Amino acid sequence: MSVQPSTTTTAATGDFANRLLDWYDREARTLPWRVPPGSRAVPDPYRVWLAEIMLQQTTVAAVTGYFTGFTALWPTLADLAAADDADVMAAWAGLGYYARARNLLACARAVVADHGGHFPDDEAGLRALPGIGDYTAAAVAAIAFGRPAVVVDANIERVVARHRRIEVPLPAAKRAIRAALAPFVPAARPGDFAQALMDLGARICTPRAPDCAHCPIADDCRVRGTSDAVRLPVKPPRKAKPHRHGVAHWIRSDDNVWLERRAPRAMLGGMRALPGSEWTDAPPRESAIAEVRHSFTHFDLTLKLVARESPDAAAEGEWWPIAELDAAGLPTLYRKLVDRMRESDG
DNA sequence: TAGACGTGGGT
DNA sequence: TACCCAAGTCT
Repeated sequence: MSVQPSTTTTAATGDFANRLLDWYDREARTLPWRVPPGSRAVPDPYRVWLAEIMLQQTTVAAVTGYFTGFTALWPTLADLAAADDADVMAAWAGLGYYARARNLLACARAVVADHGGHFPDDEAGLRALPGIGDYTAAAVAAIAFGRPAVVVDANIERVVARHRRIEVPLPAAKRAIRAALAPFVPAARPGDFAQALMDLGARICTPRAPDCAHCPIADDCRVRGTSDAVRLPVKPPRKAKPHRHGVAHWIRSDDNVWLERRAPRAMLGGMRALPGSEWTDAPPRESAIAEVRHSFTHFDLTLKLVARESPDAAAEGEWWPIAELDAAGLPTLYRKLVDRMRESDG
């Protein structure tokens, strides 16, 4: 036996990956976009990519129905690339972070135009596409193409920060987390390894109540069963959210209501919406026929609905049947207002 | 680099 | 209730 550190490191890292993969073989979640461990099926890069974009900052429960809907409407990358913007934005409505949907289309079209309709099969090529950052490039490279990429999402940050007891606060800790994880990535099953860590973070090494008793990598975990497990990773303090106010216009003609499309780079950009004022710090004086409160990531909003006779002369938009507003693809903020109107109108 | 960017569910 | 959290990316 060699006495070189690399030899012992290899044994230890191999054992770590094997314990994790054995657990994953038994406990993997069944998900619509996932090829089960042990399956002979080959992952479809389109489905892997689509799921990864949808899952950014979004729960599995929220994504599942949207993933099913998108793959039914657009079964292949070419189908999505050829879709109308309005249809894709409407199908995304309610999922949030709408820049993802705009970039989704831009990415699909770039792959068709610049890559012959096939995703690049390495991190660098993927990373250059719209909406694909460090995480998604690594995840698609590992899961769809079997590349030994170091995949680090919020689950994996938590698992590794605890397992190695990394005290550096996020996001600075990311570098140390990557460095700690890199030696453990197995060449044979890098995609399953990444998904195993994510499942572990979602089911065992959870933020508030880690279940160390059932953790497959607890043996060499530096915080196993201690209060440090709940304390880590260290996160920066949160800032207070401001409160803003706005007015939306309810412009009705017979059984239709006037909708406009929001500017591409604005909040809720590219989405159909009720027209209205800019959102400001001061509440409006107009008298409202309805009102909703909505909480965004970085501010809270009170939006008043005010009746108007007709759209602005220069406004571009469309009359939409009120009975069919569910199909308009409104962001949740506006869907709340619309629902309020339907309750009161009967 | 820090702030912008949605939404729903859990505690 | 209020806050935290979720398979991040872009500028």
